[in-house]
Amino acid sequence: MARKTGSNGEKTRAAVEEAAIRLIARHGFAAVSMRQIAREVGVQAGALYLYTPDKQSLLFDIMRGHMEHLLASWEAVAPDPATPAVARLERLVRFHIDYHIHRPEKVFISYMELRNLEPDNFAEIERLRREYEGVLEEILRAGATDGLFQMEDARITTMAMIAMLTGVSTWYRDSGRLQPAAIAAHYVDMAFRLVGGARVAQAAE
Amino acid sequence: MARKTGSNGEKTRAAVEEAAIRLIARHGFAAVSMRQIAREVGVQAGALYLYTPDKQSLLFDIMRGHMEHLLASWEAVAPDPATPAVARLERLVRFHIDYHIHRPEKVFISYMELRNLEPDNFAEIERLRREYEGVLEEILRAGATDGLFQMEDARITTMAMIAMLTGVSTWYRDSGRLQPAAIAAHYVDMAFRLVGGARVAQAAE
DNA sequence: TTGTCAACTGGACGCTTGTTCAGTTAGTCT
DNA sequence: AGACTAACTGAACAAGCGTCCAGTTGACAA
Repeated sequence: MARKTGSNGEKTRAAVEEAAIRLIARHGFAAVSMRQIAREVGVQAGALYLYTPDKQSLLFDIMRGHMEHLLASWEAVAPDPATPAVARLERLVRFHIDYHIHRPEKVFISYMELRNLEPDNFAEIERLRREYEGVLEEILRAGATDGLFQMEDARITTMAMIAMLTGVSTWYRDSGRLQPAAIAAHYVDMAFRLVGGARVAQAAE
Repeated sequence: MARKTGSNGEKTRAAVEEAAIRLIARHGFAAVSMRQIAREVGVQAGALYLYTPDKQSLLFDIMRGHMEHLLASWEAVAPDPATPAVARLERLVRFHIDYHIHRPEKVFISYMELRNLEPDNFAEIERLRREYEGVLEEILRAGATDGLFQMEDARITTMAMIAMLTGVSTWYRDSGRLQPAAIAAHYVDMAFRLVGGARVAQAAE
């Protein structure tokens, strides 16, 4: 046997990425072999090298893709910078919760597998991560400057809030007690508590 | 060569655990080999099996030890259950931050390597983790019942607070801007904000 | 219908993996 | 001094690893 009937490069490429994401999220990058990924796709291990130069790139591409898509998605819904910090924070929190709830595997990988990245790749992902943290920190500082928020330390509040928000992906289950919208509402409430800011009256979701 | 001069079982046992913790925290369980650990200890790979039945037990013992020590340490400093929830929460937050700042590697391992545990071992660690979460949740619910705290959802607030507090170990560095005591104070402040509770006047640390 | 190329196989490469074990040496007890 | 045991070596085991590549087959254009 060689080429399969009805085979198509783009389909296989997508299948490889999906299989890699699922397996790495479940077992961890180092614990997953190229042969396992290939078996999941329904192909021999050698065929994977038509789509990735090596195993490391497979991981890096997943993580970079995730971070870049996260940032681009935020850009697409981010309010004008002139918007009051209160509204911008609410938007960011809703965006973050929604995004993380719907991509648990990629989120998981992107912060569990950092140490399996080679130095250059690690630096790139860290840069993207810091860029995203910067978005939140800028909003918090702007709100503090305008007297909308009262925080003791903007940097620590940023780190605490990121950890709090991202944590949703560790416990959220589709079959759980609460719907995503309700969860987002709770996190918005908690985010405003953290910054000591009053939420302006707004249409409930 | 065989037995080394001045060799001693208990010393080697401790060295094996330390090396395992350091290496697993740095590279991940699956990425670390028994030979690497042995090299770090200054011994051949076979010698490790005098101290652990297999690689899996090495990981499980580290994680179980960590969780049991965490719970025991809390028991040792936990206030009487009759104490008002405000004081109990402050004590728990200070304890948690202090504990996590001083054991970054074990903390890291204990929630990064869950998926590398075999099912039975995983269940045991999960049980201990839930027991610890239960400590916080009980305090929050007690505070809500007594009208000291105002939360929309005690369960979500518990998860959010755990994530927020544990996150300290991802960014804390000994050489950082803030001292552990100052960091703990900030987290205490943020914890009280999250539960909507006023902190009673108390001696600053 | 033939030729070209994309898609894939199957087997091989040298290495590393976790684990076992017979043998060897250092410390300790009598 | 001799016996015993704790501590460890060094080599071996089968299995699996990431990666490569010559060869084979299906799809499609000329």
